[in-house]
Amino acid sequence: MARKPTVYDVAREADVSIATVSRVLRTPEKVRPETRQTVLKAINLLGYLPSGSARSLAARRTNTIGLFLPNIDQLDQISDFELVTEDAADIVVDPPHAQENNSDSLYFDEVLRGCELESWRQGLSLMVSIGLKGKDGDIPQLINSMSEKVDGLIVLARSVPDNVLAFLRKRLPVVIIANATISQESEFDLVRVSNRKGMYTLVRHLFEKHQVRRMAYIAGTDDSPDNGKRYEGFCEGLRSEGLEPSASPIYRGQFSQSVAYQIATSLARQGTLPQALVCANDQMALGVLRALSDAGISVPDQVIVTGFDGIKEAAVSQPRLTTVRQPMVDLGRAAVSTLVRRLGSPEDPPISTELPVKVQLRESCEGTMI
Amino acid sequence: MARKPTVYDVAREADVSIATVSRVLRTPEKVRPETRQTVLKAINLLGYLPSGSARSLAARRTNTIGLFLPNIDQLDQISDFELVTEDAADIVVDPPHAQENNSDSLYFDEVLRGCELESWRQGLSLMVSIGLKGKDGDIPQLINSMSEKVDGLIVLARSVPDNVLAFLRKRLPVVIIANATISQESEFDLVRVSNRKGMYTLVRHLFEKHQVRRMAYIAGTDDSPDNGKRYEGFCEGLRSEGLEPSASPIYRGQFSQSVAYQIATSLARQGTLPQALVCANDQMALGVLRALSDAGISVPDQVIVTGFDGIKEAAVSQPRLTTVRQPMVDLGRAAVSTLVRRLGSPEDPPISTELPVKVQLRESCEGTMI
DNA sequence: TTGTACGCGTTATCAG
DNA sequence: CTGATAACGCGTACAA
Repeated sequence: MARKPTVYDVAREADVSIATVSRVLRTPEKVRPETRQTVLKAINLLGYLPSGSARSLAARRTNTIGLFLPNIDQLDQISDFELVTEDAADIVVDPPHAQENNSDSLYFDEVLRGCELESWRQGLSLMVSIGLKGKDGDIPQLINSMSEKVDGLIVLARSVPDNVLAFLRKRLPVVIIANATISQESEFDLVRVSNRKGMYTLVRHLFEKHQVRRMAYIAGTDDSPDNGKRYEGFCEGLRSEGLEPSASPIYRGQFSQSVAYQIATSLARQGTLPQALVCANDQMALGVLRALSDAGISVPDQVIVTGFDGIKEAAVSQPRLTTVRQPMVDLGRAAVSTLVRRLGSPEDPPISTELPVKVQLRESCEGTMI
Repeated sequence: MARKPTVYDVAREADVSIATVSRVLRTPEKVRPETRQTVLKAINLLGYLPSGSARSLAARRTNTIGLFLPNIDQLDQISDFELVTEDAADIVVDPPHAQENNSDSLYFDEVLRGCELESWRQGLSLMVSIGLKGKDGDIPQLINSMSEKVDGLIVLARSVPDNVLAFLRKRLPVVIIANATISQESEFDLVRVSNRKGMYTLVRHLFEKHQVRRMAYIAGTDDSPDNGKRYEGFCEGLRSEGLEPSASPIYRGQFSQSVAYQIATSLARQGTLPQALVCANDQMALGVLRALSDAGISVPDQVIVTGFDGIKEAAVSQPRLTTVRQPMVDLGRAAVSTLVRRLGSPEDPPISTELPVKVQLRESCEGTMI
């Protein structure tokens, strides 16, 4: 690996000026085909690759956008990592305790894919950074090290403290994915999904196709806008049927599979199960399914269970889970798309986009579907 | 968003030279605490953020590494994306057809996490790019646009054509994750897992704890080094028990869930099931589980089924799947770690690392586990 | 069409 | 400890 060749090397090799080399790369049509060939030949010969840094510096843009994802449980225990070769294969017994794996992680993966896909289509590079749990102090630093290198930033809701966001917003375009707190509502470009409408539609379905009258809501955490919007949709659905929302019990599931498990278990023991358990996310719905299965209660024959999000586990559970699927990939794509537009016209008013969801009917609601 | 402040602005504000400003950021200990404070104050006042491009250019390093992931099915249909707000929630019926979802995608996600985690620990930024299926022509371009901006590259095996790899290798350090073809064996830094040892250990377990004598192997695609190594381990296991590998049937499952389903189905119909079906990956094992379930055959009472990889679905199947778990996160971490070392000493001989796997015993092999 | 020369915002080397 | 100043590699008006 000798010293990397630069424009100068190519220019010398092709016996032209560096300006011409640059033109061949950026505006080939402005160069006589002949000389263009000569230059291209030299480029190939030397294995020349332009320097992104120099390019960005001169062009005043990096053609890179940053994606900032929030904490992920798995990365919590950041043990030191030793690079050791160890040809081994231990045997471990993996007891069937439903480990609480963060539903978010799957969610983020798809968003990432969407960002990557759309970035590619737009000819942009994508830089990714993940916040670390319990390491809030490092987030500003993380964000900064990324901000230096990108033209704009996409952050998932609540992955970054408000004050940091406010700071960033002054320096470069920021697009927020998912729900925003009210304070951000009018200042940032936003991309989100129809949480309210999704839950509403699901509840309407329960009324219309399954004649459910008594349903309970298993809620997420109180501080979650998602949770709030979904509950709104739930209430709206009830009212549309002439039911009083306050008459339907709410259980605080904290978005947690195990908490939901406990809730469903005690409901089953007390014999106070409603006709349908509407959960604010899939993880909790899965916990409920497991609890009911353990309690010997049949879903959906005795109780209907529904989730929200459309994570993969929900498609392979027993029974498979009826849920409201978020268009996660599209969230990513929309975010990039929004960012690109923003980069094109920095002074336009904030762009807010709401993506449609899909109510996916499966056995936990419909029963046998052949 | 006014013009971004530069070192000059900060220098003027703090009434020092740009050199001092730079020092405050890079080598604070070399600046008198007093002036340091002044400079920091100015930085905060102006909301100064150094330019990554300029930094990289001057320092001759980007402090960024690139991760290149292979095709992902989901991103195949790259439809145009319109940024439209649509407050909608369609209802769709999702029939229980086991959709063939690429197992790789989950695999990659974890590798990505590992890379991200270790990059963070090493103070590096991570740039991600995903190759697109059927778009091989674009890969060189993709790779190039990334190579310009990174100090080194991590690529997943077979995500990039050999000739492109060879080209890149001349320009910057490249670490390959997972198995490599023989031609790459000695030229690149490699990180992989103990495929052979893992399968061997699993087979030994079947002998020792379950007295299995007749087992069949459901193989992946022939061109996969992973598949090859795993089969080696399988054979080695048989021989260690005095069994002749050629006496154990091999079925060509192509790493495909549906193909494996068909295989298991016909074995069940013919009544030619062995005592254990050892699958080269989890996807196939899941297909087998489904087939046996449909055929009314009990696992593991009548047949033991095992997989390989440790994907998430394997932990929630009915019964849960005994498998050999690859340390995917660690693969990513090891790759970054290797790359960092390589960046430190470009001329050292290739580094090859083999990570240990874990045989995870679950119900598809052990039966009820309390 | 092609070349010259300056600027992009840092880092790093040397004097002071 | 601090301040000039020369790289760093490329884009781009401006000239030729």
